Amino acid sequence: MPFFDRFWPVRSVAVLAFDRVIGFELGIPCEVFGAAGRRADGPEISSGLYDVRVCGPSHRLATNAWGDHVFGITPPHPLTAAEDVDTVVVPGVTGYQEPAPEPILDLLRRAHARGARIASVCTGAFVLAAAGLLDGLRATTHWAAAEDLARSYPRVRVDPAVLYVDNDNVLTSAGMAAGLDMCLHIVRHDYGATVAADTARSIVMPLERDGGQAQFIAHPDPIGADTGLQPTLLWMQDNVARPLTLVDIARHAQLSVRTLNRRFREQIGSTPMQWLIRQRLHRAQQLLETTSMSVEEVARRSGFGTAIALRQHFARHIGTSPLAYRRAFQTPRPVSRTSH
DNA sequence: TCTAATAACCGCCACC
DNA sequence: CGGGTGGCGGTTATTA
Repeated sequence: MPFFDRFWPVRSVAVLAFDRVIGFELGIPCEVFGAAGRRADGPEISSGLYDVRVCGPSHRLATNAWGDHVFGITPPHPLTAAEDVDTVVVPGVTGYQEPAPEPILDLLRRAHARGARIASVCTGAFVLAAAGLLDGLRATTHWAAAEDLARSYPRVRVDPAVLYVDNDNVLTSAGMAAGLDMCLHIVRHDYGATVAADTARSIVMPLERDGGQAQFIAHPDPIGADTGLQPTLLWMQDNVARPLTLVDIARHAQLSVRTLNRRFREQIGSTPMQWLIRQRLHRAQQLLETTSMSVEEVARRSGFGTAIALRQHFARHIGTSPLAYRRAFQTPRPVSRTSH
């Protein structure tokens, strides 16, 4: 994996289009990857960090999530244009019980075999599963389809509570808008937290809606169901640098520790400390990219306390070391962001 | 890398 | 009753 490339080469993404593709989800990777590295407020439109190609046979029918044919699409690239890309994205399809076209499955298998990253949105996970790419892996899909996925593909560990699952080279995301979160996550992996934050701002998205679709499953009537954790989450984000304990958080939320844990599980799909560690990692990434602080100092300011703890969590969640991360993302400016 | 101490997590269940 | 709460204690994860 070219994770350590210093000069931020343009990466290529193929978005597959076939019949009954959900139009909205087809557009998600086009917009997110299309926005990366570009300045929405600049005098001219610069070129982006991704070369995004919509690939597929011509004259496909796009649907909304309910299967209504909403418009026709003519992909500008044939499927063969996906042969050499770094990343292949499979949007959701309606009527996912029907088998995906064999050429698509074949394309995915070969792309995966040559080391490309494969990502799905929503029911696109069924296509990945049909290609055998999810065997033995954790994966997610739209919560309403999760049971079907688990039943149809017993070898896939389906987690209906999260927004997306990252298995390094195979990613799946939950329904519809969760594709935005996954694509931003990929941008962060490829180009760092700062570029990802710029991208999120550009498309008017929060950088990370933490936690999962659990919050969307459990509360069909949000009026009566006061989630109430939001202020606590914000408070935690503001206080990541402090050594917070469960007792501290529970006190702020005015809940018992037991109920706090329960609410996080139900509404966020995570635990308080796991969520906090995520926030701390984001802070650390930001500091590593935008400052030249020592790792010890970064650790202190991101709430890990010691460089040892920071390195541990970095290795586990980011897959590299703080200094290697900085080497990859700090110094160089994106090649496409030319000043004039 | 190992190890001990500490904290977090979560099933269980009595209790609003 | 039905639904939520929170203390207890054992297991798991994190820290020193």
